[in-house]
Amino acid sequence: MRMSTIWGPLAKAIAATGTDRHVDCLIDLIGADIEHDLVTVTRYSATQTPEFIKHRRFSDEMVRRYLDNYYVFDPFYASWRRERRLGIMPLKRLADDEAKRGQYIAGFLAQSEISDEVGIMLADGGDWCLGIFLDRSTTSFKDSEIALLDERLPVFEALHALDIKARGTEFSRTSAPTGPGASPQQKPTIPTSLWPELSLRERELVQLILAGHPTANIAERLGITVGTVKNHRRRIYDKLDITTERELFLQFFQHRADG
Amino acid sequence: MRMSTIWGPLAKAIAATGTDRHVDCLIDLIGADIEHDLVTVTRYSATQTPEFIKHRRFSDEMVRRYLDNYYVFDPFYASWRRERRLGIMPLKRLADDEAKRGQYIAGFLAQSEISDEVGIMLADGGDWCLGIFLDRSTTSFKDSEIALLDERLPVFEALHALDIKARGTEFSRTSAPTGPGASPQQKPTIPTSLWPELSLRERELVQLILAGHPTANIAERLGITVGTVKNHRRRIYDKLDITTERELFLQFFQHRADG
DNA sequence: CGCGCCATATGCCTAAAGACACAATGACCG
DNA sequence: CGGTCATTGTGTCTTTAGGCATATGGCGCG
Repeated sequence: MRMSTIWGPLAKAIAATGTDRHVDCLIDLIGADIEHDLVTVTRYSATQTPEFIKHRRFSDEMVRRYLDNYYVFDPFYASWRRERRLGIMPLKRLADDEAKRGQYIAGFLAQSEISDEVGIMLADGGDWCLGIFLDRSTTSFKDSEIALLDERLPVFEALHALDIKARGTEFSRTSAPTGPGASPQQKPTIPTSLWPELSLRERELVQLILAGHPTANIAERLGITVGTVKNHRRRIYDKLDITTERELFLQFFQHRADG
Repeated sequence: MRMSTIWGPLAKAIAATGTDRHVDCLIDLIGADIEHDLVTVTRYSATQTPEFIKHRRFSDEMVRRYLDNYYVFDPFYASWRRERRLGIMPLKRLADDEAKRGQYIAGFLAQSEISDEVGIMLADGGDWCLGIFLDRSTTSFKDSEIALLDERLPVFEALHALDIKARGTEFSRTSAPTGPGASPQQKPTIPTSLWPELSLRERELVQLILAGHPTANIAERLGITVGTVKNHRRRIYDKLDITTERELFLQFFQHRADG
């Protein structure tokens, strides 16, 4: 029987959750038996420019160029901001914005000597997204390799979720041991005092709405249908005596201003 | 490519560390692709009699008999107390004490309709050992299956270690971490510092949008057509590198939060 | 002067949000 | 036990937002 190379890194990754070795171990795990030439890790935000978390065999110069210019053309970034879709994201699946994509490939990837790229997009607490990118300089990722990543995605997600959770409890004890790979952990939690008439579930919906997620996204995230989410919105709006998402934002605003 | 059945249970097991679903998920993971007819989970101690933690497809009557009598013949228990060896432990490797083993097999296993057994012995904090046992009623475990478990053992160990750690540091969450009561800005005016790239007219539009006015309302108020307002929105979104009104609210939020 | 750039303006089409009606389940409560 | 309510679900319809093409007028600049 062929020995698998995955279990060692997996065990290490499990043990490393909540520590500052977490991201490194996660990279080791993801890339354990997927050939790759270099790795980059970035964090995306809905409202801020991307951050570079880590990189392997990638020049600081290219990091600078990405942060200065090319992030605008980054199709992974654009896709996430538009759809907020997490999971395994091969470069070739991002055929949306031809112009931007072309500029990214012809410019940034060519200068970085990258021929193919696959992103593992993970929820990163608050409204952030952690993207781990494997890159190849000559060949492309095969469908079977993408399938392998897809299959293992739940494991990656669970590991990162655990890390965020562990890190969260750590914040409450010590003061901000924010390492280079630490999650922002900014939670726009809705205080119970606000909108006491809402049920728990409805508050959960409000939370996601105020985080900027569109209906389809919320449905996917909660594992319910779009119709149900709309129904929830309806009931929430009724209770708050409003008719649009816009007014929900305004009420939240008002609340913050009044303090 | 053959789909593996291991990744789903693995993800669940990772997520369940620190919760009371941990042992169950661990069982699911260990037994995911190892055929077995029943499962028992016991905890061994150097100074106390064994405890029964869980069992699947195993009668309460047999649990009682084990705890009353047969545990003294249990070769796994005897082996652990003598050698304190952890890891994967197939029944056939326990050829030490023929007398006891014979009684265990002839008595307990026969009554339980068990023909082969393999134990996964995990460190359980302090001086304890958690034993997860897979049992077969007719066939035996093959060497290749034992090798598979051996290979994955580090993962099982890491998971259980994490569970112990999480259980140890089970603190209550902090509440209300927010500090300074920032003086609420009475005027909802958009400061020029924010979004300097917008023209005067565009800032006027943004003001109205953030005030909650729909497109038609803005058009009427400004004495222009709905289409023009939409075009303004489009241009504003382009400049701010967003695509929806939602994100405009988020950016404004962000600005206020950063202050 | 023409040329490019930008703000302003508009119509057409698609995608998404919202309004409304209806229904099944399960938990909780008097 | 029946009634209320939360939750999830479906379907159809209207309204609105967003994407795209395009047009006009002012303005600086070589």
